[in-house]
Amino acid sequence: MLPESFVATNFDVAQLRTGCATCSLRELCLPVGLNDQEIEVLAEVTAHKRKVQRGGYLYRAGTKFQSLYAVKSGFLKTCILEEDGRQQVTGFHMTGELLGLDAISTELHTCDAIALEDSEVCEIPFAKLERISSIIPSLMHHFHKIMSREIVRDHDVMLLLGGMKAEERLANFLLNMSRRLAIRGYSETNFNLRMTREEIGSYLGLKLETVSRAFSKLQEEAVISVKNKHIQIHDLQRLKEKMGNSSCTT
Amino acid sequence: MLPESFVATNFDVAQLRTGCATCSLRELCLPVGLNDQEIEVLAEVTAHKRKVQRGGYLYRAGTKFQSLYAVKSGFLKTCILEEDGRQQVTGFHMTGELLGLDAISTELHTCDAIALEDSEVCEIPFAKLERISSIIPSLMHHFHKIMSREIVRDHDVMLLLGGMKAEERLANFLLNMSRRLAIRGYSETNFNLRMTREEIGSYLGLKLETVSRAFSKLQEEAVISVKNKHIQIHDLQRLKEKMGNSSCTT
DNA sequence: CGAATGTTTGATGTTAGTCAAAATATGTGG
DNA sequence: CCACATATTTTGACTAACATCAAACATTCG
Repeated sequence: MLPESFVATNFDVAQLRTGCATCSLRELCLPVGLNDQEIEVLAEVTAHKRKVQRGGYLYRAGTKFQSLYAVKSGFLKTCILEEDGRQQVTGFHMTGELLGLDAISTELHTCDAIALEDSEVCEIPFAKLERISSIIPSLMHHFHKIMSREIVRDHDVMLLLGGMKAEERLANFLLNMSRRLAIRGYSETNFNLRMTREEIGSYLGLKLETVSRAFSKLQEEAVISVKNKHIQIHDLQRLKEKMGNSSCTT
Repeated sequence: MLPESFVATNFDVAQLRTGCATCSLRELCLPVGLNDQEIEVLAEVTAHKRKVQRGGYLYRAGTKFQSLYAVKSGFLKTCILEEDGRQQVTGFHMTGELLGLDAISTELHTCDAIALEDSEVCEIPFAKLERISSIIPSLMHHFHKIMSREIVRDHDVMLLLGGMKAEERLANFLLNMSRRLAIRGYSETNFNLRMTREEIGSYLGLKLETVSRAFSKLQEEAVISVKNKHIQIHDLQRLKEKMGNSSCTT
């Protein structure tokens, strides 16, 4: 059976030619809220597509920043390699999401972006995007919203890392995946994870063994089924309850 | 004396006239990289000043977003109040820093902003800022850099919360304070903290007792002196060494 | 001054990390 | 397609780090 994402991974030639206007991600990605004419202008900027094989780098920390990338298909992680050799995952990225926002400030990428499955991205030269933003206020505004949303997301992760227990972190993570998949038209209760336990742990501030144990615990409680990377959520409600009650035990 | 609220709704005529152009924060704040003429335009947007007493709210979570705020003087924290009543500090903010970026995405403030000492801010109506950004590309670009820098900062905190031990977190925190104070012309080795142990702990994902113990440990080792909220750093180098070596022990 | 708030320190408990080994899955070349 | 090598996952036993509880002490502010 084909993995879930293959459905989204295929693009057709017509789409390549017409750009954003006919892209299935139009409602998720940068063009949100633009009218047809504005999208035409935007499409000129995003003409360049790039494929990244599973395990390949979209960009590397320390390299010069020139473009943002919108995920067209596939799945990527961003991570920071620390001096001591360990890497910390700072995010997982699905279709329609924008990568590279962190690099605007220094004009150097601050992290590595690595494909966790064969992926395709639209390259968006940032200088061009800014130029067009001056002309299309709604594009500028939407871009600001996207950056802001990234900040909110990071705050949510900070909350998670700062105060939650292992099981709560994992519940959060699973529900986050579930919601994002649902938005993209996939099942919210039945999906394949693209990352290893170690990568999940790195993202959640846990060791891989702890992640594994938390999975096992949720499975014992019949909230989810775990079969290696395949997750089935049996009781969405109960999973949600596990999410928020960090110190409600007192 | 006039009530605070009266002062806050009125603007200082002299200040209005000179605006950003003569503000001592010109090199730290939004006007970075603008020429005199551009600053004139920007100043029209930032005319409105507001004072916030110690303990007072600049804005509250859930209220409508209309303006960003640049800290003109004082010191604030931003924090999220969770359902269970506990609050998590998401940031501490010094002069020249911009608050409210997280609210752009939903047009609602996602956190409370509370003054930790009597503070003054410049109100920057966001719609006006965007309008002017269209006209002044360098302003738009600088604003993007500021948002991006916020994302990088959050990633740094995620790294800290995800992988570091208590003492490392505190060393990071102190050096961060030190650096930011130094940029503003204050001593980098000798300063007063404005927040409680509990607030530090909340920000660092630690309990206040753990923060206190970490302070004591650093003091025993003669790296710093702690006298209540006053910090003196004796050995900046050694403090820096404590910062980065999370799992180098192996 | 006295009450309230904040800080330090000690004793004990809990959680997640570490180390280790077995089990399972994935990928490769024949 | 199989067999092997490699990578990933699970589970158990033990340990380290931090949280919790508690009490004493210090500071702040009306």
